[in-house]
Amino acid sequence: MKQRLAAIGTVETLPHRVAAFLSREIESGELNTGARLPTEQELSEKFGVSRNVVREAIAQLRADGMIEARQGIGAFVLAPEQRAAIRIDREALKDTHNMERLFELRCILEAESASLAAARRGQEHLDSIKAALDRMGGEERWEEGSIDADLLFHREIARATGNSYIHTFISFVCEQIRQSIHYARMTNPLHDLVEINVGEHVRIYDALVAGDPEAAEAAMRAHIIGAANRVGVKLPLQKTSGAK
Amino acid sequence: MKQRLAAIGTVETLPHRVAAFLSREIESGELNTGARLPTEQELSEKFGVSRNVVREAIAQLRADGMIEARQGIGAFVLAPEQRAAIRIDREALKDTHNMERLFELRCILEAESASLAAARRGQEHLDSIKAALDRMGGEERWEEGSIDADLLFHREIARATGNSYIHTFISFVCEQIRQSIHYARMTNPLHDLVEINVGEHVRIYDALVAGDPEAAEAAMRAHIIGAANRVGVKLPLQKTSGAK
DNA sequence: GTGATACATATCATCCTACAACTTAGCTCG
DNA sequence: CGAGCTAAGTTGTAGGATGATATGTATCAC
Repeated sequence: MKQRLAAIGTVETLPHRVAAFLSREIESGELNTGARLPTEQELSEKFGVSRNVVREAIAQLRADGMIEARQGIGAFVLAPEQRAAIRIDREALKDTHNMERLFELRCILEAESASLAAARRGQEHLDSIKAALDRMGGEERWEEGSIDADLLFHREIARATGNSYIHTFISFVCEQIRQSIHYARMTNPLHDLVEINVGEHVRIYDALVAGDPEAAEAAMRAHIIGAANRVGVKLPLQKTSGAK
Repeated sequence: MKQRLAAIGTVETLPHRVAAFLSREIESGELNTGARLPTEQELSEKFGVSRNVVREAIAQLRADGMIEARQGIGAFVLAPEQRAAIRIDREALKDTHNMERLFELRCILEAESASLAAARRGQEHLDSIKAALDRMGGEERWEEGSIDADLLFHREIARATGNSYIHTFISFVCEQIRQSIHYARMTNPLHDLVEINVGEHVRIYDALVAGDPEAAEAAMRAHIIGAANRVGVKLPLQKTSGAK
């Protein structure tokens, strides 16, 4: 299980809390684009923390391109388009509606990923994907290890596209979903559902081996819709691209 | 033009430089997953800056999920899958190969975005999209204003999907591309190219009005491939989904 | 009265020191 | 030999001091 528990149990540090507060205030629109933040001193008084803590919080927001600090003047909220990073609010994912949307995005990325991978994969890629598949099926029940293998399977497919950005984006989205589900304890499906899940993966793998992009895309689409259903998320009807 | 120049001309602050250095050391693999970073004091001596500056740098990396700091022990490099944010290295985009890949990702996202938007758009969405289109065509030459309108056009389409994550991801990718191109001064295409560009947008808009997902997707795909070509990036052949 | 210069103020940037909280390893003592 | 304690190392937080930069104000020359 490695050190993952340590990561989950991370204490909320003061700068993190301050950053989260400001970030939410910006997202919610209480601080509009162009608005000036309170001075560091005011913030440190307001939150009852040292100016050092406030600065660390602001450093985070600045790195994300949410605000811009100008010496001698103050800090200002930047336009949403200027963000230098994508970040997903874990809280928001507790709303099933949002989880649904995230699954939809994942479906888009992974469907095309499977399609491209089918066209571009080499033997080494197939080997890595197969290895993940075996690890997944090797487990008796659906546990931490199986989930790791599951995600690895999807990441390896993304890697087979030869496009590192696709890999990065898919890894990110999958991980967000995984952690949210883990947190909500939606996991641990019944045994027969596990077999269905593995079966769906096998179908994707077969299409990759055959080098058939359309089949791979269809199989991936079906799998993700199925995976969403299994954790209680009903995906809206996608394009009927599978049906002729 | 607003305040954008200020954002571009942002000075490189010390914490930013330290963070960039450490970040690069992690990406390059010099600091592997699980490795322990030097202590804050060692870092502050190494870079010749105060411990405060080092802490701000570490705060950024921590917020991104690149490292995990544990009181009393030290800071450790986390696995790439655990990243809490997506960030794109602007430097890497100077390599045409990477730009190509980013365009490919954009194509995937936007094609599906157009398809979904065609199926789900309301009148208000069409109005916003049309407004952006008019602003784009209104300009004589292809300047800052036209580019803004261009991006807005794509963002509004993404908004019409009703999926905020799709909107976020597309906005982000487009902005990264825009800024890289702006930086490389690849812009300012010839006049006839401008007309081609606007024409492509009109075709997308018409498909959205008609509520035809397949046509919208095809038009968007053609447009992005064209846009890439116009800045000197040749996209690899995508799926031939348009051609039956 | 008007314009330019110098000054005072506000704010962020950086540095410094000190202490608290936490972890580990080693040592003491029963 | 083992349990508990101590000491050292590291990150977390606090608070103040100084430098750099932008802005507004007052002063002074004309």
